[in-house]
Amino acid sequence: MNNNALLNYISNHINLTPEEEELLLSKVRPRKFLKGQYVSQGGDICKYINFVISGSLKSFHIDNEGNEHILAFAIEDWWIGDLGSFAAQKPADYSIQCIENCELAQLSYEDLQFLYTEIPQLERFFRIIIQNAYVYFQRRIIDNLSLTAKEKYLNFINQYPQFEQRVPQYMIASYLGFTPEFLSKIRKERSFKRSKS
Amino acid sequence: MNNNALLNYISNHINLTPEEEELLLSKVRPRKFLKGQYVSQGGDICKYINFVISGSLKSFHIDNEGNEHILAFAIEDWWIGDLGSFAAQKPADYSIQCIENCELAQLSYEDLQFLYTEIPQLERFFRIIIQNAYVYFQRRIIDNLSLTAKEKYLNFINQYPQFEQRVPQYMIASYLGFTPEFLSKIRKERSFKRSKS
DNA sequence: CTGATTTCTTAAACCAGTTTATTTTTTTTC
DNA sequence: GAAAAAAAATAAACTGGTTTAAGAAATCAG
Repeated sequence: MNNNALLNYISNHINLTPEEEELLLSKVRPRKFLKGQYVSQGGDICKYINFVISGSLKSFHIDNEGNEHILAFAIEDWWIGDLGSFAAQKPADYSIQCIENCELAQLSYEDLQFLYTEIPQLERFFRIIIQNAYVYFQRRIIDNLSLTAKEKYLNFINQYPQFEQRVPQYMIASYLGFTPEFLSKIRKERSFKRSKS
Repeated sequence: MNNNALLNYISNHINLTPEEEELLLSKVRPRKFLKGQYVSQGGDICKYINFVISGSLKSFHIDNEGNEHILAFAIEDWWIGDLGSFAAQKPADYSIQCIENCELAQLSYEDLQFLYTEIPQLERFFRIIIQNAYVYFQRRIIDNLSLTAKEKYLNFINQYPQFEQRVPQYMIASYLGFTPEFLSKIRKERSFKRSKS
């Protein structure tokens, strides 16, 4: 378990002193999860925000009919958590589950509040990464409104080629907002066109 | 034009000294726009982030077929801008246009960078409001994935009753991701049911 | 290696929401 | 306050994606 991945990532956005880095690391909880394990459950308060050192995960919501809708994926160097639940310390709308075995670096709510006061630059750091995530989710809303299912899929595998291998098709369909059956149709059509050219 | 609306709003999240408040106000550019006017245009760099003192606005994207998709509305005490364009100072994906006559408090990119260094607490302030916006957009993605058009509409007018009066139906349809014709159908059905009970 | 489970594919019937076109109502402008 | 323009309603034909159901392929546990 290599926490330097976290420090490395942070150093892309702000510069911490060695003492600050040490303080931060002293609060980070490294933790391993197996494929299929839940990192946090909808309904419970999301106690940790997670930085992914290795592995892949999904956050998802279960609707009234019991259908699962994937909100986000995460792989190495991404963050994942139910930020609404974490920030307000209220029950989560989303669950987080490992798609592969994972190593995570966890930060608890209390520790992060403490760190915000001790290392004010972390406010800047999280302001920037949340800002990036926000811009990305805006883009997703627009894509959902303006693209066909096929365009969404081609966009996705173009933008995140790693995921096609590491994440089952039916999860990609859920993330993109259509059925696995329809994705299968898209893929068939696509492989047919590809084999002709 | 009352800039205290902005200070008031900020004071809900952080406490500034009178000197800090004065410095902040010295950088704020109050500005009036007429209904229909563009505050910023897709393709241009979004130079200002806007706090709404009065009026209402929309941000929207024009897709390849020339269709408009509304990303967000804003009214009094909300912020609006193309944050992706603003933060990276690159051409905007979205345009911002007034639905009603508006009074805005504008902050330029340069001034905000300056203010971040002079008033570090502003990092915290924007971290929190962007975090709230992020959580809200996550919810919108889930609602888009899991609700029917009718549920989206009922949700919307329930959550934002003000908008039903101030914003044309066809814009609400665009925001929710279906056609105005279908919204009309939903509304007819709804008024029929209401008149019977 | 093998049986069990999970994931992916196929295909036909179906439906939620779109498209197109016309009319009515409301708002704006002069 | 009349004419023009913008917004909303109606309705019928249509389509992109869903549903249901069954079989094939891949992965997993012992």
